[in-house]
Amino acid sequence: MNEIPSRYNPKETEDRWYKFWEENNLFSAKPNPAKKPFCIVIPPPNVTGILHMGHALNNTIQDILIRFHRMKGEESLWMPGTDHAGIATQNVVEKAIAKDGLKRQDLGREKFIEEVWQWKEQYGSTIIHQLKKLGASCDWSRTRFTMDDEYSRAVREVFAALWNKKPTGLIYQDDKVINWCPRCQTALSDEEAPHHELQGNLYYLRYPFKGESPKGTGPYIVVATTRPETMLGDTAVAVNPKDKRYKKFIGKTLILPLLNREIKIISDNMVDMKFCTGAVKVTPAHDPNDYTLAKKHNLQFINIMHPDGSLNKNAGDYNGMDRFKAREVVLEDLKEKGLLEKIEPHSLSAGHCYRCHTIIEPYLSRQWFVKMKPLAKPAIDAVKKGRIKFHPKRWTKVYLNWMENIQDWCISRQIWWGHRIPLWYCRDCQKLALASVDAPKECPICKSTNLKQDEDVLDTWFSSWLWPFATFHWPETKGLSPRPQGVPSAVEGQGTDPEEDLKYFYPTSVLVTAPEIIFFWVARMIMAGLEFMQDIPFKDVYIHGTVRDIEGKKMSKSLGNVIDPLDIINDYGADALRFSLISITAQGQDVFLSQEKFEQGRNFANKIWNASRFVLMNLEPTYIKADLCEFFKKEDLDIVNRWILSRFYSVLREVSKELDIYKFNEAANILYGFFWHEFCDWYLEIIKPNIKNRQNQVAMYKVLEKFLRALHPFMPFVTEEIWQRLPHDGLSIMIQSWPHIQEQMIDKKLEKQAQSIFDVIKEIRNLRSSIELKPDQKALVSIYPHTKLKHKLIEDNADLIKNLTKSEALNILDSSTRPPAAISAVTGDIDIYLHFSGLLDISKEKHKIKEKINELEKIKNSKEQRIKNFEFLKKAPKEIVEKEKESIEELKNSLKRLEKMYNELL
RNA sequence: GGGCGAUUGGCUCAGUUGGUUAGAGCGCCACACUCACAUUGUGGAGGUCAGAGGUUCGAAUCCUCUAUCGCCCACCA
Repeated sequence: MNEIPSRYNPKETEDRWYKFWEENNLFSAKPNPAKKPFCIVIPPPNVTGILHMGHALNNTIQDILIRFHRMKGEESLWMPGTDHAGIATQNVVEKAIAKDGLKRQDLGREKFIEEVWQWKEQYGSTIIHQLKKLGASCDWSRTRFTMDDEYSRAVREVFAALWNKKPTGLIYQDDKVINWCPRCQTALSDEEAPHHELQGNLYYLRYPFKGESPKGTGPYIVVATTRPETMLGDTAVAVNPKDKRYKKFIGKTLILPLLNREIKIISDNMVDMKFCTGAVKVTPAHDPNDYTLAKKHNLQFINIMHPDGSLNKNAGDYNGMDRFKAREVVLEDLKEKGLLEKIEPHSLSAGHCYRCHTIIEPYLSRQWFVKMKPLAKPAIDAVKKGRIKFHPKRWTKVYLNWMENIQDWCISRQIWWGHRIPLWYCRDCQKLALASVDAPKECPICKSTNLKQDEDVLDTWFSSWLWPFATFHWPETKGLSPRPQGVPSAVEGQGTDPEEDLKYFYPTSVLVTAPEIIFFWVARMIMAGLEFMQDIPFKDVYIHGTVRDIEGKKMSKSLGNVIDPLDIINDYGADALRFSLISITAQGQDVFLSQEKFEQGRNFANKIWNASRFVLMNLEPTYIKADLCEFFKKEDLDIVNRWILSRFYSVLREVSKELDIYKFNEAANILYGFFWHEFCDWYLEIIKPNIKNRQNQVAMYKVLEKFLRALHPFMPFVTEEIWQRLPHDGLSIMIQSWPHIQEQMIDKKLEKQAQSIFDVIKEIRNLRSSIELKPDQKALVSIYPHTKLKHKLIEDNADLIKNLTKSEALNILDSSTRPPAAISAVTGDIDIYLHFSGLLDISKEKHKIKEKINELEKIKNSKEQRIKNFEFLKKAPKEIVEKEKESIEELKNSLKRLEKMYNELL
């Protein structure tokens, strides 16, 4: 066994085992009536995606769940795929062709989309490869893409279903002030335009009355704005009707500076009298509030901007100027005319494009919307009734709050890459917009074939929200829309029956995602599932934290604080990455990362490696062929073996429990502590001298083999590598069963007894260290156990104690007679003496004992206080009171002995 | 303006439904490398659990308030 290197090298193993698993189809799942299904659909990463720490955490959690349930004997499917990510992908490809000096308009729609597909073919599976490096056990044979033909069909199906929904369709077109990204030149939903604080100014502008001096001298009204360039689109000034300052001006006319447009002063309760001057400029086409106001008051809507954010001809002389340039110039011009009263610093929050971070422009345009209220209702109920549970549950409130205040969803995007809106218009009768899954041949009214499809595409999330069922070949499986004759099923030849798949795996078991995705995706999937499948899409939602850098900042390329998971895999291994990430991720808390944190995972992998190496070097395979139970009854095992088995099964029970309630860090840390500090530090060290002993062989092998299985979901590679080297039955550790919890092996009393032996050893070591005994110096130890039971325990394990304390002799005393020339300590009901031949510093020794006495005295006193309290005795549970009493007795006993020791030292 | 989270040894964090003397990793100090592992072992130092009040026999844990930091949502120009 000398060929096993003393350092674990993940590079040598990881890719090899991953390939092995794939080649043996170990990730694939099929409906199996004999088994319980377990299914997770992956949050499909963008095709443009590159694995970052957020992905690493997200997918590690999913992989742990999948591997755990797979081992538990459930038919476990992890459905993978990627998202076409409309805007993001279009941006990437636009950048790529820009290198050749091309714009997408130069290519035309069709050619450009072809270009994107080509890009997708070439680079789109990068992230899939990276997920494989991480060890993700997805059923890759099922990999879906949200633009697959079949998936696209599902999207059209859903659009048509919403369009045709009785009594009134849920899709409508309207002119609204929406979030417009001038860089991406498309509308965005509210969720896609998150607000961020900006340091800006409040500009106070003077609007003169009609017929008065146009200079800033005459009577005027002062309005405040953070976006002064929008004044070019003003069509009114509004005041509160109750506002005494302005009451008399209501209905009067002002002259809009720079453009000299006449605008009226109107009144509305919406205006806050207390804010700024109490008079507000109204820009109906560039502010959602003003839009509402304008509708109510029948004002003119003047759009002053081109789609790229530059001003248009409605802005007069400012035509063609970028919006921010125009801001400067407008201010200058106003200033020059004496119409800029003052500037105040003001922090404001503005929407930002979630793809390119450009400040969005509220922009009046005609878009398609989905009425959300009817969809939200059942989705609210499903969560309120507990059919879907959030973990941690605090997210329930966030979800419900959003759902209960849901706004209609703007689903049209003015880009090319995506699902084109399946609406056709008749150019001839112009009467009709027709929603259809397949392109209609003719107008159902006038029979014209001169039809035209809507130019816009759908929001990417309009396809994502179907993910939990569209990945299972819906709607084909629902028979909603029979496949046209002659069109082969996309799923033929795959060997599974799609209808069975959907029935078997839907609803899926759990969805694992990050908090920022709750509105985008989780909420909408719940709505879509209930609407189109008449059932929830998943039962549990696990929301993990956000990965941040050590300063708490979100990791992002622009901040340059990114730790690349692939670098970590390269330097430390995927197991190390996975383990470290998980062990520091408390349920739902944000994760603060630094490079060093991965050392823990690497060290643990190495520890497992070396412990296993040691086991392998000492294993007699002939001993471990038969099962433990056949050879040994529990009673036949010595205390150490019974202890390690009891501990292992206790740990296994805890780990299973923690995994069931999504406490991954707890589970990981329990396994870590057990292996390192119990199995290695104590167990292996104890059996070392008698390692060839048959029961040691069996127990050591069994515990290691089962431990590897329990650890496998967390660290799949190193566990596989070692398991394969151990004597084993079966192809791979990943399809072994999760170890059965042998409850009969768990014995807490015995664990306590073993612990008292370890305590004795620790005390002896402590005494050794206190007199600076060199490691190779043998010591003489005397022990006085105060009970018969302990006496026997020490007697039975004398060799063990001697070995682990480098003692050459161990006297077990029958009375508490202090041996000459010794230092002493007390642990539980055992006195310990270490013989010492050198010059003993008695005062130091006395001081040490005194300190111990003081410490115990303090605890004893506080406990006695408690026990004297009548209320405590009356109200506390009996077993707590008993425990306290016992504990006091023990403390008293220890104190008595310590005092005796103290007094004996002269 | 609402909502949520955090505040525990030098650092980063655990701590389930309130119940013995509050844990871990890293760091630190001392000692130890032919004997599985220095990516190691043994021993050690270090905390009045942010502050104040309350509930309770009993609070890091439950309640109220305060402070600091962070996140999310919201149409305050």
